[in-house]
Amino acid sequence: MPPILAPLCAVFRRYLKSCSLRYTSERADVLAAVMDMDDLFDADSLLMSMRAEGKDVSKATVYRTLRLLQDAGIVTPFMLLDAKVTHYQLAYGRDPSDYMVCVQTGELIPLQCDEAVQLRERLAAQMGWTTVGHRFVIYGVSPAARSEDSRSGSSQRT
Amino acid sequence: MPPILAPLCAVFRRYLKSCSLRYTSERADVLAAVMDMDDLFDADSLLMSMRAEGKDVSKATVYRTLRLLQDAGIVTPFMLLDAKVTHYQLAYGRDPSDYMVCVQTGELIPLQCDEAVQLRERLAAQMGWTTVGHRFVIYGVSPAARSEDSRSGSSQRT
DNA sequence: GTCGGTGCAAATGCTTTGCATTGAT
DNA sequence: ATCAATGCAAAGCATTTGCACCGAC
Repeated sequence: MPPILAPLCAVFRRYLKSCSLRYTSERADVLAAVMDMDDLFDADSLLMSMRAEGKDVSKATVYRTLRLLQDAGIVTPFMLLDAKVTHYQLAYGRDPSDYMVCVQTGELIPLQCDEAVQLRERLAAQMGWTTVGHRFVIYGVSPAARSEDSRSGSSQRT
Repeated sequence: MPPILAPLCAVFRRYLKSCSLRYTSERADVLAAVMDMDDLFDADSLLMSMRAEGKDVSKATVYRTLRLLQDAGIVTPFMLLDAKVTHYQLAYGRDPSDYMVCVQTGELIPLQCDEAVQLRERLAAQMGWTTVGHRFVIYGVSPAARSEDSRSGSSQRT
């Protein structure tokens, strides 16, 4: 049920074709770079990693392609606490999609959580939906943050 | 275990005091307005609803207070597909925190999902965390979007 | 040959900040 | 009284867009 790391490239081409859009080398490069990113990334880090590989494209193209990938259901935006930029992640084909975030420190712990997948499939099926992914984020206070907290009553920010 | 719609105002005051910050009428107004918003909202709609109530504050204060509320764990940002602005929601004390989003149409369906709460509590306890909330978002394709899709092979936006 | 894509640079618009004034403690 | 908050207007800055040239189909 959890979709395999499918030929994303094929998925993308099919999507583009369905919209009569073109599959260009720039778009291929962006997709390849996305697949090489581990977990979360943003437009800027993506571009930097592309440049490191000698695949330079314009910032505008990165944004434009990222949007297409999002429309194609290949990546999804991910809300990071306090982030000023949009973060993305592969929509499926790779774990995790589940996180525990400390609201005090911003600490982010990836979770491996089959139950979330099961839950999502069950709920979706129940309503006749097809799923492409999910996100399960638990907000809380980590033990570390709590003890730190009792020591000094103050807050902090990156 | 799921935190009650506690005296959020008291929570806020306590938080402010702990940082030696002041509890002003503007901040009180913003908090009140936040509690009156149903579900998701953004800075701008919050301000407009405040103005409708005759509680005018500057945009800067809205943003500043929203950040404090976030630091205090009272609201959390919420990532909406394709949103250009930050959306917020009460971090706890009110349902739902679970959604199903159509990646084709943007359709957003709130879910009532106890299992998600149970799952979150179980996972958190397991790691010694205290939770303040969670977010469970299922990305998928709604039946409506799918049929629309097969009719016209095109994509759409907002 | 078409029509969409790309890069560049300029524009957009949410969000943040500096500063002088006002107000909570 | 003190020290932080507010409002205003001026940045900041990620993201989007217009346009002229290039390239996939």
